[in-house]
Amino acid sequence: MTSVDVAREAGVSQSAVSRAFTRGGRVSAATRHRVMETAERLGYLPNAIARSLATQRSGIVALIVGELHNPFYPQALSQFAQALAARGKSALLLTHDPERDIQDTLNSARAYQIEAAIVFPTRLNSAPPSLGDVSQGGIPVLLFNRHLPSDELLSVTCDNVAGGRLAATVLLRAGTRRPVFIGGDPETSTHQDRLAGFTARLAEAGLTPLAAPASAFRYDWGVQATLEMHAHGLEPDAIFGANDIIAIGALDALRQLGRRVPQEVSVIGFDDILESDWLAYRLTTIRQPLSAMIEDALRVLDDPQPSGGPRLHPGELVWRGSVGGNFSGNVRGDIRHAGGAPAPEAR
Amino acid sequence: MTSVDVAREAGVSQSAVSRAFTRGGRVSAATRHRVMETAERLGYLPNAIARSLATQRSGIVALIVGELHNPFYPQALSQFAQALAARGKSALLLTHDPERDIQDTLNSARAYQIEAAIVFPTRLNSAPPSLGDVSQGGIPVLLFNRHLPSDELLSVTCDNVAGGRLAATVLLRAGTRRPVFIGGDPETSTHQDRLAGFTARLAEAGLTPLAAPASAFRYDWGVQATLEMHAHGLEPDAIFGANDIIAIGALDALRQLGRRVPQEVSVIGFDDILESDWLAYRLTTIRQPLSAMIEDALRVLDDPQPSGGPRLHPGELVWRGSVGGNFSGNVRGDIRHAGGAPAPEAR
DNA sequence: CTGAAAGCGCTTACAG
DNA sequence: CTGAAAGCGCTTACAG
Repeated sequence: MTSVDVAREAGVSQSAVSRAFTRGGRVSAATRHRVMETAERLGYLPNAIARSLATQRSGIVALIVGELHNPFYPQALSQFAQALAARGKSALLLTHDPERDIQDTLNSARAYQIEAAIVFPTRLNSAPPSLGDVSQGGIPVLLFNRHLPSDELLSVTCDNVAGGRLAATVLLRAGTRRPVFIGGDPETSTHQDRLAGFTARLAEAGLTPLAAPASAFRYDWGVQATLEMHAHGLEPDAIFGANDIIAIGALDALRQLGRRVPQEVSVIGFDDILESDWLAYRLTTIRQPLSAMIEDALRVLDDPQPSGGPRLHPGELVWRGSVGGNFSGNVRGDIRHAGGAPAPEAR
Repeated sequence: MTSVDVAREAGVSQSAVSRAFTRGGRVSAATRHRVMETAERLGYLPNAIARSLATQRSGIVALIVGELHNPFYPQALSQFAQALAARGKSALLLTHDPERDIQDTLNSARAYQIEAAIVFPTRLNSAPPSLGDVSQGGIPVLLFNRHLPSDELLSVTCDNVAGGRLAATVLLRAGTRRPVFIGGDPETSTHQDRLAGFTARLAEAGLTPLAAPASAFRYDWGVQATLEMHAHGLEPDAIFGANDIIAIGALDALRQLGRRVPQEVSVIGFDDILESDWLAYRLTTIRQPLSAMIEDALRVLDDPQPSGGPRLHPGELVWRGSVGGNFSGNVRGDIRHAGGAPAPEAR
């Protein structure tokens, strides 16, 4: 079932059919109507593959993801897919095996004449050797949520340094004297920037983090790091998890250790994933402005600019109750109270 | 940069270039080598769009998802994408807005000459009017995790009736006298089948569920249903959550109510999502055999068969500690113990 | 094994 | 506004 079939049936030329299906196509209302009607009757649908070949525009954007252990990524992925659909673009989903060269993955995307690639570097190290010349094909590649030290690639991220500072501010107001940072993958910009901001702000108050172990952005690691700290006699009065999933692991470990949150220990995370709002956690955290970040990413891709480093979006404090004290006033204007529910008594 | 450019540069015909890039293509080792070398040098990559048009096979499979509130779906999605890549296929990701007709979504997929569509019906009612004639384009459509009452579409699901029975068996062995089912979306086959199996098995033991409220497969609903039950003076001694996310909500509500798990109340779920293994929950559940289900789905798509109802895969008990008693012996041969960790004392 | 050529289903100048 | 035709970048019989 092709445009030729429809043309024959409708008694018009094949070009007319094509024009009828192209918005802005120069056809009379009459022929357009005839064409659409017979197309409907025959169940005809224009072949997007053929159109792509003819127009030299595929309308396809690649979304490249690693493992999806961190719930932050599926949420972002889903929003991206919706935003692309709203713009009439299609999303090609590729999984990136961290064992393989990311260039291979990008090549299989490039074969589909993608207009851009968005990389969710769940397990990408900060400086994969090959990513540098990835744009050789001329297609813009955008890193989402992380950036490379060299800033040679476009990237959209949360302002993680400011977010780290904010976390420190919040914990300081709660009166911390013995704060700790539980890191994620130390090779990532998210880990590094959050730690840098956190440490800098603490230093201003004359404090140094008790410890800053690092390993991976995983729940298990949050648990393990917390247990090990206590096994070594280190008892922090505040924990900043490099992301929510780590902070949640820390909360579970603290519960197992019998340490009360937030009375004895404050905990703060980063991301604001769905799970952070669960009653068992009620995690105070720095929310990444996901929608704004996605809009920005898509805007940049529409209008390819010179790289120029990561595009930063401010994080926002979500107050829930895993940190002591209270915040009836704003901290630097960017603290907001989430929901109305107080922390459960049972905590 | 096309095959013509490479051909000119390598001093061969364009056909030769094409053959060099086609496995099984009849070319001498010498020319293939020449071609590959200059292709590499020029950064040439065959155009998959053009190939699709020429071969009439796109190699694209559509993955159609709704909202991703339930972590079960991202996990499945990610595994599907990997499995497809391993078979040399590409995944087109489409989000389905439940407000819109699913036919629209399928059409935009069909335009890309997809070879098959896999629908994750996160918020699809059991009988959307339009899904019946979806295969009009001749492309197989497969429902993953749910089936329609009419069974007019291919589907791959867990054996939810047997799973529901298994849940009942487990709770009966734990000595339940006042079991409850907290349902999900009552219009879905997953809800209906799990409830049917659960009720049937309880009936054999002379029991009827105290209640079976239903609403949606959401965490919030698990919390709310549990709180409302208790507000109405209904105090179950066992809860079967229609899926893990509901069961987790129930666990959080029970903790808030001060009811001890598993001493006073047993809780069992369905799916085995990552969160179920978190220390705050340690949820005993029926695991869906995701890998086997995905393999099966792909096998069916390779070899399109007459529909013939849902293809069922047996669920498997994962024992963690949210149910009283213990299972040193097998129940019907399909109960397995998960991990080595005992339920935490603190529960 | 190799090359010339038709064809996949569209879009889009080009004439009319 | 409309149609005939070239062209998008491949694959694959068809001859040689």
